[in-house]
Amino acid sequence: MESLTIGELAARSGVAQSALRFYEREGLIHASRTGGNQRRYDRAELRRVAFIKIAQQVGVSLEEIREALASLPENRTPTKGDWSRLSARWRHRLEERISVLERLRDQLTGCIGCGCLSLQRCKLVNPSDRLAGRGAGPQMVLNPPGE
Amino acid sequence: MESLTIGELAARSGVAQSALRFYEREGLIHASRTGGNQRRYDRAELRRVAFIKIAQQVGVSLEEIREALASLPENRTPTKGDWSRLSARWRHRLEERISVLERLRDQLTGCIGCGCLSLQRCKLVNPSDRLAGRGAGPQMVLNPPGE
DNA sequence: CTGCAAGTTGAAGTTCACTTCAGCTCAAGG
DNA sequence: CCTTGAGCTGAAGTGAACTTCAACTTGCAG
Repeated sequence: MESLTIGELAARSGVAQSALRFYEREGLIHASRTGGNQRRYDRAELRRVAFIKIAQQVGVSLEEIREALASLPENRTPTKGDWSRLSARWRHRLEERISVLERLRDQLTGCIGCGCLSLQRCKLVNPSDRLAGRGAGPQMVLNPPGE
Repeated sequence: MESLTIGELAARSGVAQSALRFYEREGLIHASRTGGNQRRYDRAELRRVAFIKIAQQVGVSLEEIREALASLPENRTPTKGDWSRLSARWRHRLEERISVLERLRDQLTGCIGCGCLSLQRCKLVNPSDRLAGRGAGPQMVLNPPGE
């Protein structure tokens, strides 16, 4: 079994066929075609799909995932190194996200309980990209003073 | 300054006015009205908005947030205890989410590099709710064997 | 009292990530 | 051959979470 049908890839990856077709339209994955126009996936596509799912967990948009995947070599099957490089790109992001949630966990109850959730002192929430400089919203958890 | 205008609440919470109106329509927050039909927010609403933002960070949908907030007492300003109870409800969820991301962080590079991302052995991704029983997709990170 | 920033509404529009549908064609077992 | 399940396409639909718009009203500083 050299290549996979869309049904097989869907089953093995846990991603719906419709989503796989969607990903293909969006340039995230690739498929060759049989004489009868059916998709056949190289086993390497499994890794792409897995990467997509992982990146989504980390909170990366399909657009960014597409860009990242586009940086993989087209002419050969990606190597360990290629994947490592790619995953490294989001490691920082993942770590940031984790520490946000950890601060949230550590402070949530106390913070809400004590009323500092009034957002002046505690500054809990804010999307991390629009933090810098802007004073609005709760930021202590997402953007703690000690960093 | 007893109550806040929508502009003030938006500025202090970091949530757009349009989103605040949207939240009100959805029953997430409440406002009283001036004679001229303008919204006035009790300071306690700041805490509600903060709670909403926090819950969103944890990955809770507005629908669920609405349900949680609905369990707060209507007849009085919520106390520490009320908020603690509410936040406790999502603590487990938050912890689950954190451990998913930590496993992701710990295994991502190696896992992708070594090729076990082929999803058979490593089982990386899957939404945690449809994990049980279903064999499809990568699950080791989201649903590690040692638990 | 006036001017203008701030607020109001309902309806429609937007983005993301898919899913569903209708109407086909393809492939493989009996 | 024939049936049946798997696959194909483009277009439209979905749901979450908002945003934008147009047309209008309020509230306060000067």
